[in-house]
Amino acid sequence: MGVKERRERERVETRDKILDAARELFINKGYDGVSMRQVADRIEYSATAIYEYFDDKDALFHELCQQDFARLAAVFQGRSMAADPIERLKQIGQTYIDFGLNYPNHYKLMFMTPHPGGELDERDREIKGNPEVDAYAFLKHTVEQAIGAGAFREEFQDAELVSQTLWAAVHGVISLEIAKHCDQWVEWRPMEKRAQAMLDAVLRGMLKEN
Amino acid sequence: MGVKERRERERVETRDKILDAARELFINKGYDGVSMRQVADRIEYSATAIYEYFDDKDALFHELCQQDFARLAAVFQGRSMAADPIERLKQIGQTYIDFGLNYPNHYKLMFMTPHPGGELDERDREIKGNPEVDAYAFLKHTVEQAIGAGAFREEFQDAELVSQTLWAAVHGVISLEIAKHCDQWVEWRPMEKRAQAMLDAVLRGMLKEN
DNA sequence: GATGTTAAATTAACGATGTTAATTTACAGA
DNA sequence: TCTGTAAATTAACATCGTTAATTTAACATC
Repeated sequence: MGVKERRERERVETRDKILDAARELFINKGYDGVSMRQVADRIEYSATAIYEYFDDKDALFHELCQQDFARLAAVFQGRSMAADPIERLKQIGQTYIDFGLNYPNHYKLMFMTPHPGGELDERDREIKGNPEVDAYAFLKHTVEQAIGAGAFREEFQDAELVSQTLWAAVHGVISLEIAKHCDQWVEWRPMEKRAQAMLDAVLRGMLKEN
Repeated sequence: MGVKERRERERVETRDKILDAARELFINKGYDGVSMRQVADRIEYSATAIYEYFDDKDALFHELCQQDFARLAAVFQGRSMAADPIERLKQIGQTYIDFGLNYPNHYKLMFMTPHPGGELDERDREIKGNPEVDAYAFLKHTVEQAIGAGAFREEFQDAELVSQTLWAAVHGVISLEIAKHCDQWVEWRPMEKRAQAMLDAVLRGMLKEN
């Protein structure tokens, strides 16, 4: 009766091989720079074999994205965070920026590529809102603590709005860097300076003066 | 001898027809959603005819982008701006956000699609830095006035860095909206609130307290 | 008016893409 | 040994960006 189990195990193995090969290619060449045939070549399968495991290229890509979101959450979880919520917000911002710069193609796929954005399935609904596996929830959780400690001005008491603004701020720096950093039109200041200036400005603008 | 002129005129006309058709298609379906054959069909030419006018798909796209940048600059130029530089910065931010929301696909092509980013030609170099036709220069010009008026804190005296930070802030709001607004993962606050919160926060964070 | 020149446009084709359908291979159970 | 089933392959289709060769059409020159 162990045959079914072995088959299932093998299936998962080749599925993972597909995912690993696809990841490395996507990271280096972006979504449109990678073909199903290239992915298949790398694991010495035929291109159509992939369709045994994924509906189409989009589904393969989507699965990788989900894994990457989990990875981002893991990065937050793995880094020791300060006790002071404000300090922790700075750390979160810096960690997020590091992630974007270290994995620009992941980042592009995750946050800069418009998605169809369908309903979330049951596994999604399990993850959503859990700070340990949902990076946005982790941010919001810290914002709630900071608001609870009375750190923010009275206009900024909505944790959801504050989280979305903080997210948008660091996202603006990263995504502009990714999309435009070789653009000769603007004389870009160094990335670290831009990141620091953004974090300083947006946080100070929201916090009560001290 | 008027034959050369008429030929040139006709050439410009069909070139414009190509550009118009390509724009409408690109706006509605994005870069990869449009093929040269579709563009050609729409103006009842063969696909290869386009190559008589543009080197390749990238060049066609690039020309459209340049036109859109000019349009953005014209939007700034057309709107009457307040005398107070700080007030004007708010208006610039709001105008930029309106542009992004009104022309999301233009915006996507201009600011969210990584470009090869080659050298700038002589026409580019003519435009760059002129506030009347270069939107970034217009922003920087206003920032310089605000800094000159002593409105910014001592950490924010670099007009280039301040401009890039302000730009990244509003860009973060818009691009997140475009890429993620149908994402069920986050319970988005209304766009206007997010835009206002960002503008308030980042500006207050840079200005001297009052 | 016939001829040659030139630009503009077309047709045909190449290699590559995502994907589907039909077919083969491998192997477990009877 | 035969059968059924899952996994993988081959062949094919339509479409893509792009190039090369060819035709069309309008002009200039004789």
